[in-house]
Amino acid sequence: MSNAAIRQRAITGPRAPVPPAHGATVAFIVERLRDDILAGRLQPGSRLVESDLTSRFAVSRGPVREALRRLTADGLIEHWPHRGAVVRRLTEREIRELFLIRIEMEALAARLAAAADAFERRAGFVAAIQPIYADAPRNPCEYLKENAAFHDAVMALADNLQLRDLAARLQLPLIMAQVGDVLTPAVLNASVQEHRAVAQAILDCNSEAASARMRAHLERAAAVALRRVAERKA
Amino acid sequence: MSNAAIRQRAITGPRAPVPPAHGATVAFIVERLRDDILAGRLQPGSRLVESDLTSRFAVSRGPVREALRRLTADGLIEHWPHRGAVVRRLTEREIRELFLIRIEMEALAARLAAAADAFERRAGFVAAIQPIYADAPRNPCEYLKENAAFHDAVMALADNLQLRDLAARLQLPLIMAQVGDVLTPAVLNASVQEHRAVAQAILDCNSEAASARMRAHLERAAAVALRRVAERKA
DNA sequence: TCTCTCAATATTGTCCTACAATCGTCCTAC
DNA sequence: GTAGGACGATTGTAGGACAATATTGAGAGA
Repeated sequence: MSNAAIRQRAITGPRAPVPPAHGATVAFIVERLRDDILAGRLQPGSRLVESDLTSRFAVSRGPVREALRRLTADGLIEHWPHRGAVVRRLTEREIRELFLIRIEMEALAARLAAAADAFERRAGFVAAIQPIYADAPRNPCEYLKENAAFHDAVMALADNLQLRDLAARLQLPLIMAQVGDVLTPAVLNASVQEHRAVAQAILDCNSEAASARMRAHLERAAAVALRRVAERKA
Repeated sequence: MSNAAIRQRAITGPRAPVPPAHGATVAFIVERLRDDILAGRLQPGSRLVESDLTSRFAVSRGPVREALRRLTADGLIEHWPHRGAVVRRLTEREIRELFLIRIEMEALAARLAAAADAFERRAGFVAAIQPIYADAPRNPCEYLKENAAFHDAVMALADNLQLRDLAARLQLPLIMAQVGDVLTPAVLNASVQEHRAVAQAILDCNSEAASARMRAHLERAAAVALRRVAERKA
C-alpha cells in the first residue's frame, strides 16, 4: 500500500461519498476539510498532502490547491513553500492576540447592535437569541452552537458586513476546537448568564453597557482559554 | 488583433520585463497587480481576465488564478463565479464600515503601544516616528508615506502580529478610495498635529489618552474620506 | 419600435499529464 | 561525528483539453 493510501485511510476512510456539482468542487472540499479541522478529526500539525486529497475527493490538483489556499486565507491551515500545508496550531501568543482583537470587534458589534434602530432586524435578533433563555443545562456541544448563534445574531443586528466577515476570520471556532474541553458546567453557566446580560443591554438600547458587558464576557472567555493552554503546556 | 491583445495593450504595455525565479511566480504577479491597483493604473471595475494575465506575465493559468485568489483575500479585487475578477470598487457603505473597524483596531494598537514596556521597541518607535516632528510643510505624497510609517510604528510597538496583519488589510482598500486629492494643506497639517498628540500619549505611557487621540484622529480621517466619496458621487 | 428568445462567443472551472525545483532524509566518505 | 551528496517525496509550474456558465447580439415575434 502506498504512502498516500495509508495516510488517506488514517484520515477519513475510503473517499468522499457524494461528488459535488460543477462549479462547487472547491467549496465542497473546503467544507469537508473545515469540518474535519474544527471537529478535531484533523489534529493541529496534520499534514495535508495534495496527492492524498486528490484521491480522497477524487478531483484533480487544481481544486485541491485552491481549497488549500482558501483555508490558508481563513487561517485554518498554514502553508509553506515546497513543504505543503499543515493544520494550524495556534500558539498561546496567537490566541492571546486574537482574543484582544476579537474583544474590540465584538464590543464594537455590541455597541452598534444596541444603537440599531431597524425594526425588522431587532425582531430578528430577538428571535435568534431565544435559545439563551432556555433553563435546561447545556452540554458543551450545544453551548458552542448557542454561543456561535448568539454572537452571529449580535453581528447581524450591528449590520456591518465587513465586521461580520472579519470576525469570522478570527478563528474563535479554531480556538474552541483546540481548547474546547475546558467547558465545565460552571464555566458554561456563567457564559450563558453573560450572554443574557449582553442581550438585555442591547434590547435596552444601552450601547455603553452592551459594549462593556460583551467585553467582560470575552475577557473571561479569553482567560479560560489561556488557562487551558497553559495547563496543557505543563 | 485579438480582444486579449487589445486589453493587454490597454493595461500596461507589451509584457513583464523580468520573469521571476521558480517558486516566486505567484508572488511576482501579486506584487505587480497590487502595485497597478494601488497606483491607479488599474481602475476600480477593471476586469482581470485570466488569459490576458497569462500572456502579460508569460505564465500559465495556475499561478494567475492563485494570484487572483490572494488579491481577493486581501480585498483588492472581487471574484464572481464564472464572471471573473474585477478591481474592487468600494461603496460608501463599505468605506464607512471599514473605518469603524479600523478605528477600533488602531485605538487598540495605541493603547497597547502606550502600555508596552520593552526598551528596544520603544526606542525603535521613537526613531521611526521622527519624521512627524519635521516642521517643513508636506505635500500629499510625502504625508501619505509619513502617515503609513507612523501607523506602522504604533503597530510595531503594540507588538500584536495578528493586529498588524489585520490593520494592513484594513488600510489597503482605503488607499484605493483615492482620497489623495482631498489632502489640502489644512487637513494635512491637522493630521500631523494629531500624530504628534498620539505619539506624546504613547511616550507618556498614557494608554487612555493614546487610544482616545488615535480614535479622534481616525474619526476625522474617516470624515474626510467620506466627504470625498460623497463629492465624487455628486 | 420594442421585447423576448436563442444561438454564438468569451471566459471561467476542472481535469489531465508532464516536468522542474525544492525539501527532508539517508547514506557515504572523510 | 560531521560535511557533503544522492535520492525520494512533494510542491510549483506549464500547457492543452473540454465542460459549464455568463454575456452579447441577432433575429423573431408582439
